[in-house]
Amino acid sequence: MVRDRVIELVRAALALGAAQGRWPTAEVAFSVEAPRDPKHGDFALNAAMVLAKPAGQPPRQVAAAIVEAIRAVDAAGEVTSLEIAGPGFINLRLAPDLWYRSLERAVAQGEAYGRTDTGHGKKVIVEYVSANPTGPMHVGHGRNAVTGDGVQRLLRWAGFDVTREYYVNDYGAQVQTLARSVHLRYQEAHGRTVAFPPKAYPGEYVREIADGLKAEFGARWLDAPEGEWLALFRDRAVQHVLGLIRGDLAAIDIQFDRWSSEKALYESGTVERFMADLERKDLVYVGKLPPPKSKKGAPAPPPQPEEEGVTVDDDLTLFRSSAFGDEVDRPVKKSDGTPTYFCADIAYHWEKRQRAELLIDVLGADHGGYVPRLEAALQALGYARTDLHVVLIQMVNLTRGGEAVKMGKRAGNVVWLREVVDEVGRDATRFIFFTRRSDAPLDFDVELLKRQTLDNPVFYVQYGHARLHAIFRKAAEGSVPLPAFSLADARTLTTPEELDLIRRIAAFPDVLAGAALAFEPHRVAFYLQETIGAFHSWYTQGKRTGERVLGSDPARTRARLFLCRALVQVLANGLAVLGVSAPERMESPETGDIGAEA
RNA sequence: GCGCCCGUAGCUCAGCUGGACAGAGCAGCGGCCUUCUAAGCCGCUGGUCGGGGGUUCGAGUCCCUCCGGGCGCGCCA
Repeated sequence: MVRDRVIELVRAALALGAAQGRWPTAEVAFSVEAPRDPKHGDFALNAAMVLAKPAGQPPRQVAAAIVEAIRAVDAAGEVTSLEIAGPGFINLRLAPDLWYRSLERAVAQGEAYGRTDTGHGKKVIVEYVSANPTGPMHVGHGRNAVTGDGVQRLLRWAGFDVTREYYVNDYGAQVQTLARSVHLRYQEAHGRTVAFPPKAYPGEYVREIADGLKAEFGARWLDAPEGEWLALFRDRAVQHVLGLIRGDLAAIDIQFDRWSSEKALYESGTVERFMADLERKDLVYVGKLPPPKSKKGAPAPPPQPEEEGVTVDDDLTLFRSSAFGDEVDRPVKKSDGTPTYFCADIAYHWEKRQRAELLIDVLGADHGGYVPRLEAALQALGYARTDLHVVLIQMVNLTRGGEAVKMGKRAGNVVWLREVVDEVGRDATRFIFFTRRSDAPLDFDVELLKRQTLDNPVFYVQYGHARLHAIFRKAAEGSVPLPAFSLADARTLTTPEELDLIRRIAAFPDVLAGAALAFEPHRVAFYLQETIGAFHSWYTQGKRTGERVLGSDPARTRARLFLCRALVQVLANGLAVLGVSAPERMESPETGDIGAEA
């Protein structure tokens, strides 16, 4: 907010200079950022370095002219000092009152503080989770879900018009495998002994579905040909599993606006219409897939397609994705004429793009190779490559006290998301996923997250929030009212720690907007940890110096309390962006109660 | 063999879309509780940003190339 004001001033100054013929254009990409070293002022401006070349003058000379122009434009005297430093930075300091007023703004805007119009209401669909409905969610799905939810919340805070969407793969081979697994359990439920092939889904939930079908239909499908029961079993299984997934999502506070079904894409004719569109645009052709590139001795992948009747050399329908940046053309119809998964998926993106201007896909890193063909598809359809942004989610290494928990897809040793949430709680589960960039692998240590010590970042942050409320409670005990904003009071906040906190509070909307534009919710978590660290530091220093929040000087007491009000708002809102609760009190794990230690 | 992601302190990681001397948390050492939560704070120790080139006024950040990890790689989803 304060920064926005600076940007306005700089824009005006650059326009003035351009009008005066000092440089050819005012349309340059300059940056205004808070320098790491507070000695360098409130903000550092790089415009002189950027303009040096177009202006044909050395940076420091341009800087001098920019300084002059800023002074000319700054009628109100909001900029109190301008210094040219280093290679041509302009360091500027602002009137302290501007900073103090940002506290007022934070409190006045309350739960809305941090919201911006960065997105200008742009319609965006965030697709995340989209786990195949073949079983409950595991921890990896959890990371995808939480990250996607963080991105989605961020975009809302930044003024985008967001639809949260889950793509249900309820059509292909995997759900058929699930249906067959259910049928095997169904046979077991009738007392038969069946061989359970390694491809089948072994989970306990499969048995539950089978039991349900037995209760409803008895032995009716026991010896019926597969064609008679497959669709029914599939649909029942998918419905059941989706129920499980909804429950898993609810446990980590995630909801969706829309569940898009792959099956429905076929049934509604969308895939057909899409294929027709592709043919009209000459984006598909019938041909053979080139053999995979593999050099001498390289382990050529064994011939995969074991689908009945499909041989490697048959003709099939290919999409001209290689004309749009993909390595090779990708099949959209198999040689038996049925559409591929890719076909339905680009049809889905095609359809989504018509509902929104920007598409976000949150995908597992193992789908990284899939991204180029999706981008190619969108481009082929006449959209910009940037209309789709893919957030890749790396692996989660589940550990317990530092020791890896083995998770095989086959054996029954999958650790479900729900088990982990039950053990460590919703807040810790969510927060830990924001402590790492999404494209870096993450260790999820169950023991650590349970421990409730400062190893566990979520407690550090929540503790800070609770501590602020403890101050408010203390104030209430002493009948000290929570103060309204007073500039005169605020001006008593002058220590480096206090000014640092004010700057952080003022930067909060910028942090959210920046994180939203980068689709990186982890930045919010890091911001919160740093800001709370700054608060703890200030707080503890006050204990040492005797200058505590509630002190003897009424004006300073009011000012500090107001600072705390702004701070608590930022923390609460930041936690809300991450979907983590902001408790007003926390009990000590050792004493079980506050202040019970002697 | 090809493609994508990653390589920053002993460990785990940030680094704000290229900025000014590279940061934090753990771990190690040493300090701080009569008074609003010590689940906290302060200090010290710790780095050729994997190596080498290049672009730029300026590179951890962009390009090329090696090295070392992860993931993926013919009509599976």
